[in-house]
Amino acid sequence: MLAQSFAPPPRATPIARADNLLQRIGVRMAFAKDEEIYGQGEAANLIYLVASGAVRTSHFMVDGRRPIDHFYYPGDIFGLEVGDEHTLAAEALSDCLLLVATRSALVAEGGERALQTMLRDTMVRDLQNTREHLMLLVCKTARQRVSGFLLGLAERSPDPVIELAMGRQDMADYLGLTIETVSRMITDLQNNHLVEFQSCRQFVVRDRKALAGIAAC
Amino acid sequence: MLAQSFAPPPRATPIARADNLLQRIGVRMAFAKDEEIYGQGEAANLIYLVASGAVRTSHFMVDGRRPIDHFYYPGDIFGLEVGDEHTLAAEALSDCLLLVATRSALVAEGGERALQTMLRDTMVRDLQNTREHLMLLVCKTARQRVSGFLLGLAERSPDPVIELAMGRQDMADYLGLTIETVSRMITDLQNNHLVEFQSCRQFVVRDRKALAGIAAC
DNA sequence: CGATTTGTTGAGGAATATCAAACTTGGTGG
DNA sequence: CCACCAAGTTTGATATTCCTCAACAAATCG
Repeated sequence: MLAQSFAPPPRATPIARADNLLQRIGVRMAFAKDEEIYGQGEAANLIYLVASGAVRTSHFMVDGRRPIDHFYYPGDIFGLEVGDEHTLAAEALSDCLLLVATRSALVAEGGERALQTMLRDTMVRDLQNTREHLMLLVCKTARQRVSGFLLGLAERSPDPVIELAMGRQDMADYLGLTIETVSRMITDLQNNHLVEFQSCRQFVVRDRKALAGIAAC
Repeated sequence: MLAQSFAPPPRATPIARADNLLQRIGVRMAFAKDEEIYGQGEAANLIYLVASGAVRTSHFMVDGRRPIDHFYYPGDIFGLEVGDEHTLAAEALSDCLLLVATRSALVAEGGERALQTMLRDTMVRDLQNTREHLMLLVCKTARQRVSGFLLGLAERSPDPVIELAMGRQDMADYLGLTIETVSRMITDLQNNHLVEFQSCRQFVVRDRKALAGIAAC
């Protein structure tokens, strides 16, 4: 069963990912839900590939808030930093299985060039993600943010029934909203028959067009 | 007089910038206020160094809004994209003078290596900027955003009297606020004697500590 | 099954946007 | 130098959105 998780990721990303290497030489590591994978300020030696489950990266702030930078799903690579320190913390969103390798192992196996390429691709993707995230926050209402978020999940899911990897609090932290507002928007979208939640972690898109219409910036 | 503009930038950035090369081989180009330097979707062949004046990069959106991604000041390099197309537009914030070079010219003069380094450093800086900007938008109030913005300018200015390179609308677009709100916050900060505006484009920080206290996330 | 966490709903309030008007500033020409 | 004009900025009144606090419901876990 677990072996299946190591198969190519179910979603396509525009950027070529040199993750075959990681697939080959990575060491399996399991993390329990909410377990810390690495902390803010820790040395950044390892490279991670999500095999199963999901991961969030976030900033911890003095006032207790914890804005989420990004969610990583199976097939995604994370943990590569430009400096030698992690600027964000990473935690398991759910129980998850990661493939882990050290930078030196990657160099030993694939050469300096492979590492550079991987680093570059990861950084490019991070920049794109962050810019997209920024746009979402600058110029969207709560309804637009939630719609866009759900639509994004739907687009990368092969299955019509979509599993939410995260709870309302994580969504709220990512979208820059409170859990109450997220909840209200979801209820609202349901009342208008744009989406339908089977349970609070499972939903189906009912009217993709209308949803996209709302989400558009 | 102009020659002075080509001197090292007045502000320090944490990232080493391979801009000597650009200083040497760059071609001077002047742009008038609000002139487009490049547009969204255009081919990204050129690398720009701000010699004097300032530049904004922004997304143009269907509804007429134009969230600003970043402001570039003398000494800053911009225009390097990871793909071969500009994802943002760049415009002159004020009359400005740029040093411009093609990628191929940089390779010819400094080698592939130099270009790679420059590209990497620029991307790293962009990523940091974007993350910072993101944090500003996720978790700050209008007062905090404006305070942080003014403080940021103050920190990189050698002069106690700080020139605002942009008008209220540009500030608002960058901070994710309306011009009215920006204006009100500035008035408010003045009433509390944290800053003092000589004119609407010139200010002095009166109580740096208090300003930093407000700006802190 | 009870206990605990997580999610939903409601009422009220705070922050920011919107719309409209007045005021400043900077430039231009008399 | 001053009057005038246009653009940019500030201020005020009102509307809207989202947050806060509180109660309740549902799901999860031992």
